[in-house]
Amino acid sequence: MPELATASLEAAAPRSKKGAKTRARLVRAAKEVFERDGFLNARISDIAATAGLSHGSFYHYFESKEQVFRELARAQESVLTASPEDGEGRSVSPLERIRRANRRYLERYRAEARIMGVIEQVSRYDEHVREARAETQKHFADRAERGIRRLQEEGLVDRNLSPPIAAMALGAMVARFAELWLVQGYAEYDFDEAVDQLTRLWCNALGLEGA
Amino acid sequence: MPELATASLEAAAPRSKKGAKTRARLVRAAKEVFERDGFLNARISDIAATAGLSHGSFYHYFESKEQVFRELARAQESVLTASPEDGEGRSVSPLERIRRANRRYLERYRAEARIMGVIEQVSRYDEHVREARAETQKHFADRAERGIRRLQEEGLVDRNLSPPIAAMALGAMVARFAELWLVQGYAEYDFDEAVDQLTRLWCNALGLEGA
Amino acid sequence: MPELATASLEAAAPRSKKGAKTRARLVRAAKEVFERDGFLNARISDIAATAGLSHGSFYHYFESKEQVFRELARAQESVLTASPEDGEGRSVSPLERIRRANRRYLERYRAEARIMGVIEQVSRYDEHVREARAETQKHFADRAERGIRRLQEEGLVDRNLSPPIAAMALGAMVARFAELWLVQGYAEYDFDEAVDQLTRLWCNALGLEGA
Amino acid sequence: MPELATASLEAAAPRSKKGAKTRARLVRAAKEVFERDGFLNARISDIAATAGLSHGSFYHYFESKEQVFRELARAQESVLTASPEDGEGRSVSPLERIRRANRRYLERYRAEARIMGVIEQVSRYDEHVREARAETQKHFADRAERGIRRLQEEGLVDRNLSPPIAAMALGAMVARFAELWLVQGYAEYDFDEAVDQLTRLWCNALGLEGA
DNA sequence: CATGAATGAGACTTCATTCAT
DNA sequence: GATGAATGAAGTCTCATTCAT
Repeated sequence: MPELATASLEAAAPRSKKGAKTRARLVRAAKEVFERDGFLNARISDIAATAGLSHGSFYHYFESKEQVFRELARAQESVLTASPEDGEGRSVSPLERIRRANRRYLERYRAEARIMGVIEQVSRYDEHVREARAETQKHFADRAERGIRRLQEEGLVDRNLSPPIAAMALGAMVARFAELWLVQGYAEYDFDEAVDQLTRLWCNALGLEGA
Repeated sequence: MPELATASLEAAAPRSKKGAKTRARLVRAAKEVFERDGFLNARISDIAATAGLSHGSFYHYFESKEQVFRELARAQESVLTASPEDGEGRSVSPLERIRRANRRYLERYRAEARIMGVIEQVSRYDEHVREARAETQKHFADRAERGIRRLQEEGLVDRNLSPPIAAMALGAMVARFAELWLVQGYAEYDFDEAVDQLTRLWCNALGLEGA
Repeated sequence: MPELATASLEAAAPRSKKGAKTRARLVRAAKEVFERDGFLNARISDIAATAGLSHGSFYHYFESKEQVFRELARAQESVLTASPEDGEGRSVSPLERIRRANRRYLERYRAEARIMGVIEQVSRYDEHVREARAETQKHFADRAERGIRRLQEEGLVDRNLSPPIAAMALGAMVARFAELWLVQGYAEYDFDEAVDQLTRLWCNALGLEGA
Repeated sequence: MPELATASLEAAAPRSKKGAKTRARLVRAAKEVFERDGFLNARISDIAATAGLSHGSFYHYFESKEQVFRELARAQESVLTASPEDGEGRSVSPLERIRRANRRYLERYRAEARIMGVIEQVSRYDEHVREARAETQKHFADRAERGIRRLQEEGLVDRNLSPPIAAMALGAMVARFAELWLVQGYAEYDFDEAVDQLTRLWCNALGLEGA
């Protein structure tokens, strides 16, 4: 999906190898500048200059600052939702699965905290970016929802919970916790403890037996 | 607290009655314009015009768009954290207290969803507004933290939870849930069910006995 | 009509006396710059500078180069179609009336040849200006048409002529003659002779008896 | 004459057959784009793309947008002034000759009204195109002038007319009539009637005996 | 207090044109 | 011959903010 969705929003793809390289350089430069200056203060000419190009060249590859940013944001969201490199151990307990998912999310979010902060920012006034952000939320919520349903059927989870609401709320918890902690510097936590506590809250919230 | 913090940031207070009225009119107009256009697209001249003033007059009362907005944001956050009008029933169960707090927050957030959305937006690039937003988060987290500690001491709550982390995470859950639902239109939920589910998750998460 | 039509297309009128003066200064400056540089090469900042203003000020009064130009063009067309200062002699022969109209048109066109040239230019790619130009053509054509009809009824003019076509064609003749001669420098003519010849052609064309 | 003038302004002629074809394709594409977008809005890359070329290739054949346009304009003017395909009947009356010339001009103008409109436009700010346009005017005026002189000598035409002025004015009449009618949509006329009326006016204007 | 005229920083964007491949 | 990447001049326009009246 990312590939397709992405393609449809991209500017005309470069037609030569050199062009492809330049374009990639621009995207990299854009990330750097956005991380440093935020979206609003980022100037197209800075991006171009950082990529070693004249500002006019930027417009060969992108129509606007918004457009590069959207591409960047989508790529970044894909990073968050990518499958784990190490194949998921087969027979892992629900608790363990939840812990790993939380850890992975927080690790990845932390590794890109800077740009994630900018994405959170832009998602509040750019429809496309908001959607990209919502996709990610939805990605995790959907997975969690399926898990909750299954566990409810197995009688391992509180049957009074609405799977969609619970899934969305718990996803929201982790997402906002990550932003407050890793972007906004609301407080300092030990990484492992944060993973541990969020996982414990999550499992408790579901009433997960034996957690 | 709001009063003090507010005072220190306000522009010279108007001296005459007429001035005070005009100032209030400007704040009201600002809210209207911000709700309609968002922070970035709002223009000072629109605010002034909406208040029935020339744009030059705006500067008698405020130094900048940021400043009015900050004042507005602080006022709005105060609304969220204000004590309940109906004095809290004395002997209310923890669960009931949690439910009421959640309901109150969501009700108030929903009533001002429009401007809350703008506040969420601005809080991502204006330090002052971010802090105001964080204050609110902290207000609820502190209260929750005290509650958790007390209940842990009473043995009614999971002792493995870190009170500050749990409090902050659960507050984050409700806050982000509210934004996704009421501002970003992520999904539609029945209001009472939402309150119910969030409360249930919250209590479960704490391992609140008998919830 | 000019007043109304004009008003509807103008930018917000200035609200103070000073503003009105400044606006007038801008229009005058615009005319000067357009005459010197043509429409395409005229720069807004030149106009503003010529009026002794910063370029930003231009935008208080006009939305664009097009807009000032339209106003200018309409004013100029009004000059062409204005009634004669000296009340038309009562009992003037048709021939004499035609001669006077032609002379007046050519005198006025010549006095403003420079800007008329720019109007001819712009009328080829700005709808509004084209219409203003067409209004003038129509103004004269309508008057001529009425004259032709009357004279046909009196048997003084060729009955085989279609009044609207003849009126429009003869008006076109004078208009284009003026542009070729006075703007484009197609050839040099003695002014009185030009008036005389055009009048003669016009009257002959109508088959005006005793001309 | 057109051939020579044209040659002197053309870019280096293509040397290979393929090149000649490509060049022709570009000219055709240019006409299409100019007709669609007007001169100012036409972009070289659109012209190249329409011709199935990269925009860089345009510069193998032409130096600028102006240059292609000039070539196009000259070609188009040649079409207007080309001799009639059907050899002129020998012994045709003056009236008949005038009628045929008018009809031919209007037919040809109408067939290419779109591009003629653009030529009228460009002739107001490109010296070369203005000259090309003037050539055409002159072509017809010269011919008319000779005719008038001859007829004056034969006593068939008003002796008070100045041949050059009359010729130029009548040519202007037809030319501007054509533009107003066929390009600017000033009014709708029946084609035959238009020819008839213009011819009648023309002949009357000259005082052509027996017309 | 109120007005609205004036300022000018600050970016954006377009595209004709060049040139290495 | 053809391609398309790269350049950069040139102007446009917006608005927050100041200030004389």
